Amino acid sequence: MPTTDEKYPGNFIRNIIAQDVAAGKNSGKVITRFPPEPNGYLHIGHAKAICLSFGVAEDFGGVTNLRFDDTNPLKESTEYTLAIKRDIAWLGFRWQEERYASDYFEELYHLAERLVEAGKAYVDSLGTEQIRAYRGTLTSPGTDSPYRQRPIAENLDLFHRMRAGEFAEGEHVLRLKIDMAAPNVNLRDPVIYRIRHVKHHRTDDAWCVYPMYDYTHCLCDSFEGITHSLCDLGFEDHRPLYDWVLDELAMNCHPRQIEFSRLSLQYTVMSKRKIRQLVEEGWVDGWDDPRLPTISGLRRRGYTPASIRDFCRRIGVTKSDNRVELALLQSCLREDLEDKAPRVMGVLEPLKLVIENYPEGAGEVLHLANHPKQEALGRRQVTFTREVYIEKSDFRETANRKYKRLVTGGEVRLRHAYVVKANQVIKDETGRIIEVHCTYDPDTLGKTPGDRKVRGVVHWVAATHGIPSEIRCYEPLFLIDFPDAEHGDRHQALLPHLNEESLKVYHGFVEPSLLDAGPEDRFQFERQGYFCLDSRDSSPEALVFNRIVGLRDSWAKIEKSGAD
RNA sequence: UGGGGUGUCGCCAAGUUGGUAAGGCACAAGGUUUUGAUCCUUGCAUUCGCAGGUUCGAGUCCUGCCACCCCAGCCA
Repeated sequence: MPTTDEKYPGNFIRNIIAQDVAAGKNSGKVITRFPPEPNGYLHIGHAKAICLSFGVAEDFGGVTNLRFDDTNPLKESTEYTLAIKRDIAWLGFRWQEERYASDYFEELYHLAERLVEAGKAYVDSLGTEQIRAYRGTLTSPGTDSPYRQRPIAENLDLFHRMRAGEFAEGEHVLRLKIDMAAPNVNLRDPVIYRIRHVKHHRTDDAWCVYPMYDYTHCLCDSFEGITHSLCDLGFEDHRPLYDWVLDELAMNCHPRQIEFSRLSLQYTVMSKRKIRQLVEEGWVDGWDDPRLPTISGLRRRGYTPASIRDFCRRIGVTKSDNRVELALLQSCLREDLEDKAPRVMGVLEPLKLVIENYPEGAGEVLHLANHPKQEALGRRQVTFTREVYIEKSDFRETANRKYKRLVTGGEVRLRHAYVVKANQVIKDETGRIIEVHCTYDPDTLGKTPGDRKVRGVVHWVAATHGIPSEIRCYEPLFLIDFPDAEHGDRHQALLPHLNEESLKVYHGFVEPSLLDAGPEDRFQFERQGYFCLDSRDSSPEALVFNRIVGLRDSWAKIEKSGAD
């Protein structure tokens, strides 16, 4: 039974399936499938589809098949199947069967022969251009191909010879014989087989005719006993074709196709073509660039599978166009990590603080809680010394009262340690601040001074103990809200909107406990955000961190409003 | 001039057979706080694309408009 959770919207597909189950359709079974084409990496839009198809099957005690839609050998490769499987598994889903459309090529071919024999399909020998011309337009009907009335025996012979490799690419195609005047252009005798003298990543050179999507997909669904075939709105006008093929072939299993709207997420692009362009033209670091909305990019960035699943549930499933704000995704990550991520301290832009009245060479080992509320996360040791780094932005020579951090002559709490007072600013000849000299109040470790109020708390890292680290912070790849919606030149439309500052690299310091960090570990750098080790570039000798997302920052809002 | 869809708060989204607008995100204002984080409290659609109609009563029914999205690959 589907779980009802107040926090998440139900959705119409789940309702339809619940009704089907209640009505005893398919003996009450639910079998779905996720059918990626192995021609690129999965992105968060696919995650939405994955969560839906796998999730709904699971809710009704059913299963989901993973089926690669590999009918176009020109674009597909094994590299992509591997990446896709890895991403789905990482998201936390397990498929029942791993199938390929190419597994069914023989069966598909025989069924096509039956269609020819039944006079429902014919070999057309028109060229690409002519087929297009004969198709008519959106508002005017098409014209029958001169080959449409070819005798069945001739069609069969030609189709056999197509398979036998007797023809060049483009010489003939097999088309369904439906209705060239159909208002739905998909029904104007769609091509279902074309000749391609290329090797397929699985069937190698066994075939030189390859079936097309509209013919293949519905039959594969049927072969596998799929009960509900969920896909995006783009296939809505293909449903009549989906049903036509299954009906004409009198298939026992006739899955129900249900369409829902694709996800579009703020500040990013959600099409394989565009993501591929960014990758291939080198605008990003690869399919797993942390700025990309690909699953592997999000993974490398540090997003958790749970946060992505949560996001997919929160956005719901409808047929309406949607434009989801990035803030929602970020909120899901913060919510997931708030209770789980150990707190540590790291400084992105170091400013040295010299505590003049603290003994030179001395060091105090502090045993700090890894989490303010989760005792189970344990403790760690951090050493406090005479010289520490704080964040450049946490010091100002002068500031108004709204600024709660360190100001010349003022006091601030060094997180988990002492209260210090800034006495003197040391600058270089260009006027740049080199270091700040302070004095500390020895009586403030673990206690608040009784005679005055210290309003600010800043994080720090001991200068002699800090581990130099590269810290990468990311901003959206695009400057505009929804680049996908931009029109114009198909190729160049995106580029003017690229954010050239989407990656900012800092060379800072982190506390030594981070030396033990593993690739899947995520931390909260206090007052900064959530971070993880970069799985590609980090090494024990040279740590590299990715900022997954910053903490909610109300100070930034105040500052931005110019109120400081 | 065709066909298929969608229109409920800034964003996402509930809204079974008409009965008097859930929730999340964002935002705002307070409180707690050795993270300007978290947490807690409060506020945030007299209105459901628009206009008519039916009805005691309509986001939910009818009619007519309007806006936006998708479709003319031998891609999926």
